[in-house]
Amino acid sequence: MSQAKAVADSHDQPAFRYNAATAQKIELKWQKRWDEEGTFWAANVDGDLTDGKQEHAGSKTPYFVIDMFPYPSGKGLHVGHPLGYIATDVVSRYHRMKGENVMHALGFDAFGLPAEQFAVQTGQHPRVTTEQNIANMRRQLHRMGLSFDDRRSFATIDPEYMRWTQWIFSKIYDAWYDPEYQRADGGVGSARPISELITKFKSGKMDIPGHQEGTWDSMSAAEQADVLNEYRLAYISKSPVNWAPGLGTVLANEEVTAEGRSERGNFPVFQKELKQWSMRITAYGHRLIEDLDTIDWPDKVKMMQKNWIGESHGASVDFEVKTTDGIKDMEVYTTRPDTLFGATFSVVSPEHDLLAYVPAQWEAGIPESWKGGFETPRDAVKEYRRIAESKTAKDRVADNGEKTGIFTGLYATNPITGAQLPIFTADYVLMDYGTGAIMAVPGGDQRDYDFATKYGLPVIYTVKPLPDSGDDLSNYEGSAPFVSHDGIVINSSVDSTHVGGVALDINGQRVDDAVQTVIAWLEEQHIGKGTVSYRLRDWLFSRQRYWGEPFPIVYDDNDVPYLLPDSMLPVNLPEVPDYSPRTFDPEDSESSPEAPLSRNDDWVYVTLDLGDGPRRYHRDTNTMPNWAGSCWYYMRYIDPKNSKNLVDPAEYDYWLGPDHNKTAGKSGGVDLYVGGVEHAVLHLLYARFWHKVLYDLGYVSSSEPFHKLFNQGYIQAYAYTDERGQYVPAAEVEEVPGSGENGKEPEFTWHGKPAFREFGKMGKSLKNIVTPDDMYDTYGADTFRLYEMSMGPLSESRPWNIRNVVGSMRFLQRLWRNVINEDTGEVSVTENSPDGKTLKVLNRTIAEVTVEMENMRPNTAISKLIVLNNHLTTLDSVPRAAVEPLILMLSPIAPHIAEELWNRLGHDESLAHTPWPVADEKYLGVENVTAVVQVKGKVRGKLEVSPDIDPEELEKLALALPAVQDRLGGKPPRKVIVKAPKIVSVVPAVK
RNA sequence: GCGCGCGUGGCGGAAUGGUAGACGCGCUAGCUUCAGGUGCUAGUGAGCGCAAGCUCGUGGGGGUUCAACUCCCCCCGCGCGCACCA
Repeated sequence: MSQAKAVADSHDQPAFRYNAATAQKIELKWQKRWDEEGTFWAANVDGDLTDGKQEHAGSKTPYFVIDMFPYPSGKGLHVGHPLGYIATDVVSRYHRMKGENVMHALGFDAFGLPAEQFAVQTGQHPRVTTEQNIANMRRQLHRMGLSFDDRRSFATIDPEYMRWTQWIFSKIYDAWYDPEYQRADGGVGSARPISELITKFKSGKMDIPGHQEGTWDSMSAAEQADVLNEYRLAYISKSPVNWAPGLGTVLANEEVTAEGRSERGNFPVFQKELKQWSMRITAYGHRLIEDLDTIDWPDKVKMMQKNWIGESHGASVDFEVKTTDGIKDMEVYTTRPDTLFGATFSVVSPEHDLLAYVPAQWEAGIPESWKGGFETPRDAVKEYRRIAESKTAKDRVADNGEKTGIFTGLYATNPITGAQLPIFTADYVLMDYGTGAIMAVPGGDQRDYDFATKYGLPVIYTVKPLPDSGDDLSNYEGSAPFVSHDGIVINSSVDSTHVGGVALDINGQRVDDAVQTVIAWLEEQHIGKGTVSYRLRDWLFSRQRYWGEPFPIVYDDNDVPYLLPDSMLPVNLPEVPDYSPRTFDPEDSESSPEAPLSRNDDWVYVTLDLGDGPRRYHRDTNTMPNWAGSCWYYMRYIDPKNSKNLVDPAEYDYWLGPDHNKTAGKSGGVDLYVGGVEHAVLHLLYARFWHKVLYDLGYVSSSEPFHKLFNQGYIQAYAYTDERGQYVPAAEVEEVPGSGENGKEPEFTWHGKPAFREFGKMGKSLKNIVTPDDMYDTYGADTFRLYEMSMGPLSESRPWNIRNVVGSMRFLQRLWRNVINEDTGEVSVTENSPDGKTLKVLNRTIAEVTVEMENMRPNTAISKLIVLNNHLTTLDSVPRAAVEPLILMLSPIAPHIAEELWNRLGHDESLAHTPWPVADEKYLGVENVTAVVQVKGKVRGKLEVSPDIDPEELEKLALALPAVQDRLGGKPPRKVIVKAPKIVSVVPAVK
């Protein structure tokens, strides 16, 4: 029998010892009681979810703490999954004891690919398998004693939930972004109802793009729809999208890896021109960055969002290009307009429109390297485009640094110098960033420099290092560009013959000032303007899957889209003969998506009265991505059954509104949101975007969804292989005794044969899975919870080591023994007052543990509770007044044993709402402290002194110590630093 | 390449300028036990020493300070994110 097992085994032990069997009994008992009594119900201000047993919600401070929406996988949980759930449960229980009204609930994110695939494999409807998975997950989590308000649970697949997901879509669809709108919060720019835009078109306050002024009413429905589509926040895009034939669906940029493959399934992704739903998240790019300052998130996640959004400030500049078809404008985007004088050529992306005007013949004298061996520019460009098109987006980056390109035969006029710049096409310029065209400044940009070097293009430096930098332009000339912003502008004035000339290189002007100067000049000349660019692309929002939310959109026979009215929601999924996606050869870029929803004509074709009498329509057959449901679930916990509103506004204000408590501040939102860092730019960006739209449209009162975000680490695990490299069951591997000592690697055996340890994830194929159920059987839920919380800081990843669990079990056993006589089962505490030492330890522990709990450091809280418990163990009899606060402080972490002991100590009520202990100040100011005496920073003596000892007195005592005298060698000290009553630091005289 | 984070006993980790290694695992010895295990008591960074004690010690090197795991600079190693974004 393994040691670990023996601790928990009831065999041959005192009759009333705390062991796995006892734990099992009391855990099930308390879980039942909590359920029956609604112990963890959160009280709404009004309506059905006010909680009759508690004080009215309005009199309590709300505290909203949730985990990231779990996905009910068919595989069940292992011990790594619930780490975050246990952490939020500890926080929830702690806040309840502080007298707060705690919102803690869990729903299920149940649409999505794995559920659909699992259903296809098992031949069952995804709803059936998904609901089974949810039931299993609920069981596993319930057995852990998590303090959720179960009345508030739901799944994204519930028709009532889906109704509101579709409702939000319809509000986003029916809105546009007015960049000039003055918001009530003082900001500028807001989502507004599309009706306001139509009013502006009708009244002539805004021009109708591509149409005559004041002609709105005379335009056809299709024409109007096309115009509005360009403004709607949810719109039909007709641009290249990520198509993964192997998955049979299109994907958002965020779901495509840097290698140009699908995050799920790792299939190749191709750019394909398709009509798809998009969300205009780019309209919110600036606010999504700016408002990061108002929320309490890890810097790392903020940085990842900032990088993903990629806001850059620069200028667009118009270049004229002479073609056989007349003069064409080529707009370039640059972040360094100050280097306009250094532009010696131009590059357009292979997809750029300008390439339609490539001349038929090379001019005389074009270098061979520019031609790429082609007879005509048209052949060269055609072939270059063909190759570029065949590369996936990230193949282009693959050869990292080595730039290819071809001369187009075209020239652009530098608007500031009048110089003729040869235009190249090269795939290092991307069509979907900026304008797809750049002015190349080899003197100031590494990529342009590389390109210029390869094709023999001139290099002009327009910036030189600052005089006091110790750097000089000669260090760069002929070998590198000078890319720094810290520099003085040079070589940047035009001769007087050029119209509207401007000089940037005067008065030692520096780069940042020159940028402003040149932007002002460009705007004055109407040849450019200051602009902002984003790396962020609009969010591709449709998928060709069965298991997702249908769009509340129908089309008439002319394919004009119509939004279904709220009264027609939800649009439920139809039964289809086959709900599996149509997948293709993963490499088949010529294939096109086919939506499973299109397989049921009865569902697709409908006759509806949308206000102008019954007409025939066909439904949109796409479904929404998995992210849709998880974009807004947190607010539904507040009001899960509301059929009139997304969430009742008054309840929203109470739970999530700005300033709803001291934690959330002005941004409002969830007080604590715990989850893995993997959602940093997916879920968390999408949810913030939706939230801001709902905020702009007045449906929610807080500007951010999640005020504080905490990323928990991952639980990792050892896996073992045998000599052939096959995985062997980790549970059966033993460590060779003494092998891991003196710095040597430990050795392992599996059934007597050598085994080799590796470190990584927990997984079936690695044969190292430990499930929560294993833990309940062997130790009980409390030991499991305690162990996970004591392993180390919550934010760090660490290895699961089953061997160590026994320590947590022993702590609970000792606590139990301090209260219960193991042989008789009687309560054994004394009613006598604790002695002075015990009071000191107790009150110091209360003070310290409170701080640890506030800062989410359960690991150090636990170690301090153990110290207190170990102290109580040394006493002849354990005073009630000392052990009761200990039980209360342990209860958030190990709630079942705490409830049981609390109950046996004579309390009838659950301790869940019992006030958290408060330290008595008078025992914190201890009567004696240890003063440390240092000589040259090394501890040489200790003194027991009064805490309010006079510093001079302390100094005298310290200097009198023999160990100090010895080191002073009879000379007076050079310096003595006294920080009474803790430290005396003596500096001896120099020899 | 750029950005961020991390590096402490045999192991998980504690200490954010003031007694390095709290607490736990493991290990050693003793008690309990027919025995193993459990439980209990004590010890456990390394080196020297019978001991008192001394010396060394937080990836490496340098600096600031009376005092550095902690702050600053350089280097090494590991992890994460971004990566032709003009």
